[in-house]
Amino acid sequence: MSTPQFYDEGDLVAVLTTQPLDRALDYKAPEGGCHLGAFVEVPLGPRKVLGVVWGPGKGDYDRARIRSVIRVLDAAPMREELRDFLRRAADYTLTPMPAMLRLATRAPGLGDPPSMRKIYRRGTGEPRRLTDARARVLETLAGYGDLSFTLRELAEMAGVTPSVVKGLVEQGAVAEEDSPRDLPFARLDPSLPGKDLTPDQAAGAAQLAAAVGTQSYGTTLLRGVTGSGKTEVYLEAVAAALAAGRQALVLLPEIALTAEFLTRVVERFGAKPAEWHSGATMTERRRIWRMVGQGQAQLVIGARSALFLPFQNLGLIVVDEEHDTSYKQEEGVLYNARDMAVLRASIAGSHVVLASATPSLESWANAQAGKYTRLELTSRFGPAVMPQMRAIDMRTEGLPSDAWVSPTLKAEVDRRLELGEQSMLFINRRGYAPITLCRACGHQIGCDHCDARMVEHRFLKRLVCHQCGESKPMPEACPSCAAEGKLAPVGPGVERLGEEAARLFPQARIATLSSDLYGSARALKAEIEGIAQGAADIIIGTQLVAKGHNFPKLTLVGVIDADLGLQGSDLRAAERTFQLMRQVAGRAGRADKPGTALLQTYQPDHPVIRSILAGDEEGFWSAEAKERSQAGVPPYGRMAGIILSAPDAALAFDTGNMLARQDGPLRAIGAQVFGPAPAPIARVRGRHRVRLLVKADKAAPLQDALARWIGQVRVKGDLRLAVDIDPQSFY
DNA sequence: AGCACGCCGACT
DNA sequence: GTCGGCGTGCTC
Repeated sequence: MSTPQFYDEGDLVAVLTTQPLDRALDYKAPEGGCHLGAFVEVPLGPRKVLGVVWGPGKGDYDRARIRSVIRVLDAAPMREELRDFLRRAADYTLTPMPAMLRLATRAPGLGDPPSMRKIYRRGTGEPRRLTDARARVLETLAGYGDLSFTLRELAEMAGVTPSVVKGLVEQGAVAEEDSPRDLPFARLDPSLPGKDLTPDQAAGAAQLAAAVGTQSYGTTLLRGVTGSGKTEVYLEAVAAALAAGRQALVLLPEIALTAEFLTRVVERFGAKPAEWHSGATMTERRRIWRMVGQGQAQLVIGARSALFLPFQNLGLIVVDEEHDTSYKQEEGVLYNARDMAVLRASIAGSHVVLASATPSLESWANAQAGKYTRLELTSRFGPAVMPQMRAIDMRTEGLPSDAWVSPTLKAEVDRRLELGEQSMLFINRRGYAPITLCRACGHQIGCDHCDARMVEHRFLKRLVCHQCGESKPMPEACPSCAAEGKLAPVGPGVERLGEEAARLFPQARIATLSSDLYGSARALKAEIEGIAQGAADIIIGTQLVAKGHNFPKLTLVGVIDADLGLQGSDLRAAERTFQLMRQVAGRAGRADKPGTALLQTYQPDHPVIRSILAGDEEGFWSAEAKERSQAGVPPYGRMAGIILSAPDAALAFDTGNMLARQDGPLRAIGAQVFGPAPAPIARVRGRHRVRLLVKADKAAPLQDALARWIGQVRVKGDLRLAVDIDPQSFY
């Protein structure tokens, strides 16, 4: 028996609300009935709340007390595909359904009627007296054919005050009309000519277009080294989806990238796509949500939460830089957008393109296992080749303890300066120095709210906690022993490296690129553009520069500390170092000059460093896969974290210990529990956090067992419990 | 999430 | 005697 698609007035319907209840509640269908999936407003206690008609009512509640749906909202009903996606994502991440629904309704004013605004175009009449100002308004309008504008736009373009326009309206020379505020997005034209593709790229593009053309689920791992043109290639997959009348979604890890990316989209399709990100205004979010739901936004460029938009006919999801750790949501609903993209696509019958120069081991393993199709772009655009890579053995460089640029690296930078070429010094640490130490008592300044160390930012003249963002002025005296003038920076940060570079290369123009040094993404982008044009001889940068920016004049990259992140118990530490080093090395020599990448390391014989230097990616992945497989960890085993947090550390620990003792449901599936131990971030905003780690076999029904296991403890009061499937941070 | 109900300390 | 603390439970 199939679920009815429509409910008549008075029928019992189950409505899922965004309120944190553990199930859908029964209501009576409103006057005029309602569709399955309809967005509705329902009474809940004294309030009115947003909900979605989820199915037929259960009928297990006192009939007399069942209330009616207040009204059906003016929005297309949520499709079966999205409801199914939310259910399965909830099952996978062990997230309550209302929290899932909140992700899918993150647009303001869903219930409002389509709002209108006044727009202005040329009218049929003529002004009684043609003044200068009036003439300018009419000329402006004539210059744009039959287009219409808002009052402010028109007045601004004509260089007049709005009252001039109003005067023309009264005389009929300008027509005032109502128009819906939520305008459809401009049509994108997939038939416009794309960039010229190399044979390699054209073949890749054709393969992706064919995959999209099947109109069924599949995932392609698109691997392309930096500069291989993978964006141009997957834009052809987007073109194929649009040409077939389907929608496409491109997920990007960082907002900073969208500006550069957007230009390329506009070049390819002739108009701007919808941009969905945290910085979007309320009006814009509302417009995108509605237009996506009406199929009138063909392409959405977005952050991970765009996965939950109400697409009507989703043909393609691209996850660019799929290895990027920011795809893992670490607060609220804990999900990995890369995995959820694959889930949604498999339900919607869309194709997925996972693009990266340095794929995650998960994706690499899925491709090896035949679950994903592998597509390689090897040749670089133009004559440039991958950089030469060499290690600088720091054990023999004899550097003093407060300097970080080795003589060998300095000599190479000097040579580039003579040749008029750019160099980059890379360090993955923001601020001036990672540790501030008191030389009188040995105290290290820590954050008052977390257990992280405070990092000195000399540019801001403050100490900043990179964990919670807390900051305070740089103190004169030690907060522990009150000794004055004894606080000393220890270790290098990007600002300190900039200082050292200024000393070593006094004649060079040096630019330091770190996200803290610029007020806005726009200012940062302008700066990067200037540098790419040659406004600096030496670029000092953090992680930021490793991500997709083009520096055509760059021929040398020096990695200050290639060892960072190699040690430690994080199971992905080696993978991250490998990816980061590859990406940084990929910055050098993009145009017509071959590049060199130099890695300063105290462990030149470490397997990761050796694979990087040898350019042997397959070798690295195979070795790493073997180690993880033997250890039974992801992607060859499953892991989950349980985070217990409370203002009172003892409460969190006691509950953790209780759970660890009652591990019956986990033992039933052969899973092990570790902990409780302080969580990677042991204290956040005054809450103590304790974590249990669960490790299970790949085939074990982990979510089921976890649900039964945590169901044994009552979570109440100040205690909070969060389940983190496939945790990313271990530290 | 809100909001009401309910059962124990310091005030008029 | 009462105001109000926020722990516990309910919302169709």
